[in-house]
Amino acid sequence: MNAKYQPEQLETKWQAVWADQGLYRTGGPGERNKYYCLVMFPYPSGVAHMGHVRNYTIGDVVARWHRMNGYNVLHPMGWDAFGMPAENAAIKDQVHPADSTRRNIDFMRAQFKRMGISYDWDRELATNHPGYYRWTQWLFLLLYKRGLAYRKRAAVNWCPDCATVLANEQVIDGRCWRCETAVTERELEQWFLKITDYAERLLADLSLLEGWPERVRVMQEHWIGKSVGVEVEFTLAGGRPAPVFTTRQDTLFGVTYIVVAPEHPLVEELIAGRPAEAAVRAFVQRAKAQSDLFRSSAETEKEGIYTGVDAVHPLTGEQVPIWVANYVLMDYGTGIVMGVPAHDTRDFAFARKYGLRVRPVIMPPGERLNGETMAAAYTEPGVMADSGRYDGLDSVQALDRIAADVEAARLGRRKVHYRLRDWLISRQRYWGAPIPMLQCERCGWHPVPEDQLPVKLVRDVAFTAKGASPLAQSGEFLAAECPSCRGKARRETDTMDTFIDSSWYFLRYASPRRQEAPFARAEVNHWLPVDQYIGGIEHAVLHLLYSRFITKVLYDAGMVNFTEPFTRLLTQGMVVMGGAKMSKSKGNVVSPDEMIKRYGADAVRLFILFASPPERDLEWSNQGAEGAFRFLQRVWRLVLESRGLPGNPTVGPQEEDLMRLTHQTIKRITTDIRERMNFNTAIAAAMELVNGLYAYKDQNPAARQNASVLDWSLRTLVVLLAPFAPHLSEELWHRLGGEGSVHLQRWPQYDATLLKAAEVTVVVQVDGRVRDKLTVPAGMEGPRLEELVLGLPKVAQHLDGGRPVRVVIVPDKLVNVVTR
RNA sequence: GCCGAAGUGGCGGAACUGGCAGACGCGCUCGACUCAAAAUCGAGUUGGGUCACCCCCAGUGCGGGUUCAACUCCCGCCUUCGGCACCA
Repeated sequence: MNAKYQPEQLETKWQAVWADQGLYRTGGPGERNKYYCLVMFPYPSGVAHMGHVRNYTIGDVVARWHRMNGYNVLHPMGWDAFGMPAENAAIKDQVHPADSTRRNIDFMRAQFKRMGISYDWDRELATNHPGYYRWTQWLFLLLYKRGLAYRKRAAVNWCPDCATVLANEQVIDGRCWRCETAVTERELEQWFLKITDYAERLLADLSLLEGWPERVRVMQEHWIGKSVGVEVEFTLAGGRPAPVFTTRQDTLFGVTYIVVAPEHPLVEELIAGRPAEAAVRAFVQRAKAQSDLFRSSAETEKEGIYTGVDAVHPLTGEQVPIWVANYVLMDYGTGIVMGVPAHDTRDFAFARKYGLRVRPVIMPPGERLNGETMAAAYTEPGVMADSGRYDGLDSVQALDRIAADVEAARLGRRKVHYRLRDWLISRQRYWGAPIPMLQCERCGWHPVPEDQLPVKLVRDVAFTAKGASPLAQSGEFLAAECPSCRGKARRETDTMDTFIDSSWYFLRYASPRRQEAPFARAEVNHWLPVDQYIGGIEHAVLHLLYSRFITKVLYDAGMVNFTEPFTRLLTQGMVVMGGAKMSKSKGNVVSPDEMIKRYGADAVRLFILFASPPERDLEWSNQGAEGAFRFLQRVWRLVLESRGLPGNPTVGPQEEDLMRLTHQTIKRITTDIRERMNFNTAIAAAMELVNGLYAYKDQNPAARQNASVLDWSLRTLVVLLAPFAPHLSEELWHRLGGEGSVHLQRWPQYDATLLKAAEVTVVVQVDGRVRDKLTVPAGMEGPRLEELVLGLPKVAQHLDGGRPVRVVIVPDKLVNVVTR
């Protein structure tokens, strides 16, 4: 009768039943409170790894818990299916990306089903599906119409291995985010999205994201990199302006030179026909030859050369020399920087190297700096000196005054700069959504008319060449008619960065089969924003920034009524083994399929949740998984051995203890999930309840056990375990005679009045050291408790005849007798 | 260099608002059951003081401090990890 716990059989059975019943299908809008739980969708690489298991299990617990708490839950799954690996495989093995992608998706979908994740599979989507990427293209056209997509010739990041350009966010330490090849620079004409137009809002709205980890918010803040300052106009002999940008206008009087970026067009103007011409030109050539990575490293030696020309300081009228130097960036500020050696570390090093004057104008409190003898720049605030009418002013206060004066005198203007750059989205690759633009031989670039979308990928292309998209060789794809003059036109052959595909997919889930629009307005406004988003920290400034940008654009276009897509964000840690990320090269990869086969999905899920809180890295352990399996087996035996006992209706102290423990467990698991997402401690609490139940059984012969209390506690246990171990819970629920699915049960509620015992154990300390324990009725008054404690032999012993100076009492918890 | 997080038994981790440090689990040791093994069950498991017992001392990266009481708060360091890094 009490068959063995055999997870494989049991799990397969229930997965089929759930699918048949459509148990996890999303309810219609308007019925009950909505809850949108989303985990970042995967790239269909071919096989799920432990990181996926962890990710999607965490999401599943959140989704299941909310369902049981009465929410109408949207918990969808899809595939970020465009991308390089499929195309690389095509080149290597001549499998078409469409085919390998379909195969991979089928395989991984089956894996996720085996994990028992409660997805609404009816809403599945894949970004490579024409029904999806049609709307990705539509989104591009929307951006284009709103002036947010433009074509520009610029020096761009090029990955030689991927043979394509990359966005700034996709270059990590000068290397490609995907293949880690060193990125080089190329001058190309490409499509960009004007994310910089949204810099201020992307920054300001970070403060709305209280449900995001501080870490991610700070990373985005740094990435956007706002600087508030002043653009001040220095002038050349002929009156030509040379504006500089500074955030330290309080140091303007300390300027002893200005520096121009080597790429700056002004350089040529300055040196033409002058003695320094040849030398400066040689210097510029050398600087340009240095790699971007090298140039932009703080460690690179600062080098420069004097142009032989001077500029006039707008406030002092002084002549200052103009230099060219490798540390000045062309694409930030004005490409010209003022040099204040006394108050900037870089300028100081530069000035000392080339013998430029150092002129301190901000003095530390009670000190007087000397430009000749200073050993380092003084970069802190202080008192202004040698600064004309600003002398004696606090340098922080001077910032605003100088800015105002500069504006009033028309010598410059306040200015805000951001480090954020526009988003380069062209990719010279096949396996992506084609950019829906075409170029007419006569009248230039045009968007593809919306009714001609999608611009479909041509299937029959040759995957051989590197450096150009296979689409560029396809006559069938290239040929188009100009929508304006009906002349011959050529399609854009670049595809879009796949991060565009993923910058709006969370909207599509609201109405994934919609034919007429990317999403239905009512549905998208009902379901969004996502209540809980879960994913890796690696997307802190990639996907998470892009998605915020696109959401704001759609808001401005009146298509959605929210400005932020993700209310709460959980960044889960990696699954590691031996402290290192699992990877084939390290040989420490553990296959989820194998583990599920060995221990069952429930045990794997349970271990992965139990081993570590979700934000931390998790050390995989086969023995740990086995431990989880053992626990489930213990639950299995406990329930089956306890069914149908004759029972005894008496409720004595043992029954009261069991009931209290059960209520305490409900409370602990509920708050651990709801408030802290600490599933590890939630599971620990469930284990303690199981231990308590075994203790109750072992201490009472079967005939003495109270069947109804026991049954109630067991049912509660099974329901509490449902989000973590959905298959086992379902089976046991039915074996206990439960009606309907355990996953449709209302989450147990605890009775606060039953949480406390009638008696409590109070810790007794003498001078802060534990000396004894005392069991007293709960809520005992201070004086009475003090009397009891002082009467304890151990207390007397440690008092050693001395008198207590003070007695500290924490009711129901602790008494500390203080002697000094 | 700047910013952020973390440092607790052999291991993963717990201690939520300052109140019994080490919950829960893994591993290990011993025992029961067994012809034996596996499984299961029970006991123990921070270090030390001659660990039979009681008892005592020390102990949450290091050094100080506040407090009746500190893993928790404050000051100063060390280490590890992550992010940014010539942004004027």
